[in-house]
Amino acid sequence: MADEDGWSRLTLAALAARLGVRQPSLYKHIDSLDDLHRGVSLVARRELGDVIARAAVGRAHRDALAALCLAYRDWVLAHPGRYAATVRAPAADDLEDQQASAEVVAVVVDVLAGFGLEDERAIDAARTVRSAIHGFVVLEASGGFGLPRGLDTSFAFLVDTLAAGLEASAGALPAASPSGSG
Amino acid sequence: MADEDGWSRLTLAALAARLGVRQPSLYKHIDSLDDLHRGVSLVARRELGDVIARAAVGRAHRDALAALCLAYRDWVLAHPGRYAATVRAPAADDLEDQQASAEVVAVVVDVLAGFGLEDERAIDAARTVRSAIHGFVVLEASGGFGLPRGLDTSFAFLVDTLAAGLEASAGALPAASPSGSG
DNA sequence: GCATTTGGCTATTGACAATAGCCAAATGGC
DNA sequence: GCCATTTGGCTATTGTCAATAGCCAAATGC
Repeated sequence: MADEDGWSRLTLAALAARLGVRQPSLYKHIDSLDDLHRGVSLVARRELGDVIARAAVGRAHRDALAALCLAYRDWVLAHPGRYAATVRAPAADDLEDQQASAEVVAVVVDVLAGFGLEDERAIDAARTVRSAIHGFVVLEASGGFGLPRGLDTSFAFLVDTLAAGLEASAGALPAASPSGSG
Repeated sequence: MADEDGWSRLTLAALAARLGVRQPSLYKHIDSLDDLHRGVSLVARRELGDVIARAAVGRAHRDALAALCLAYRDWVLAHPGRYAATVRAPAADDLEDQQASAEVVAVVVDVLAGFGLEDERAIDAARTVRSAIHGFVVLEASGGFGLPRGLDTSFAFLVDTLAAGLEASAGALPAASPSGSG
């Protein structure tokens, strides 16, 4: 329903109507609207984590990064309402939701290990990758880019730029990088 | 008020209370809540555009890009509510808001000219830069990054990665390459 | 000096989340 | 098989908020 009608139109009244039930009856199954939101975001985070993890299986370096990015965007385009649910951060006391969120990050970190980025640099890099993908799909989903023309190409450019930048960052750093790429 | 209390708490009831006025009285000055939102976003877009344009004055290449990125993030951190207002895309028939939005993009495009990126590549690059910055500040503002620790460093990494990636993209491409990728 | 504009007001409606309290059917131990 | 409990509906009601209708007083301006 979030995907079909939009995340913001997922109201208890509308949900009850769709289920053929009166609105207060929903409270026998959920605690509040926030609880419903939380449930959807939890499911969505897990789905997204699975999708990008699977996309990167058997791949490495730029290939893995590209596969992850494309899978991420494809999933968002297919499930805009679910993705909108993942935007709100998990509550501070919600360990289950926090873990689902952390798993998505963990997949990114694993892929970045192939670039020779580790520890603090890996965190910086993971945040960079996440920011870039997230920013793109949010802008795309909200119509923030003027014309929808050429978005596939632009996203491919973003992925290439990201990969090239990460290789440069990984190579340029002293630390223990054995300057992989030629 | 958006910055102090949060964009979503900018309700007509709360605004009227703050102004010492009854809620319906506001309709003598605005058409609707959406109209109020639109007004705030318009002001915010113009402020942001001015800030990043000024930051890049007298700079070029990576220096200009870095200054733009830092100014962008600083402004968002100082005005979270106003920035939230800019997230919603301008209405299709709202030329004034569209232009304010386009000016922000134009500043980015101008900076990217210094990287040798032009035409379609400049559009791709502008979208990439915008996505990365936007994604980072949105995640930062919403608490999407686990711990707030090291965010300055991570953002600096993002900017460096972006700059390095853009240089590679600009250098690797012979102007009119047909979707070369890599 | 009077007509118009401006900017407030009360009263009311309709959407929505949420709570209280009622009731019937399914469930499960004895 | 009987009865207590649980499950999952329901109506009625409250409070918040956006929005509209219609009223009125003070400021404005020819």
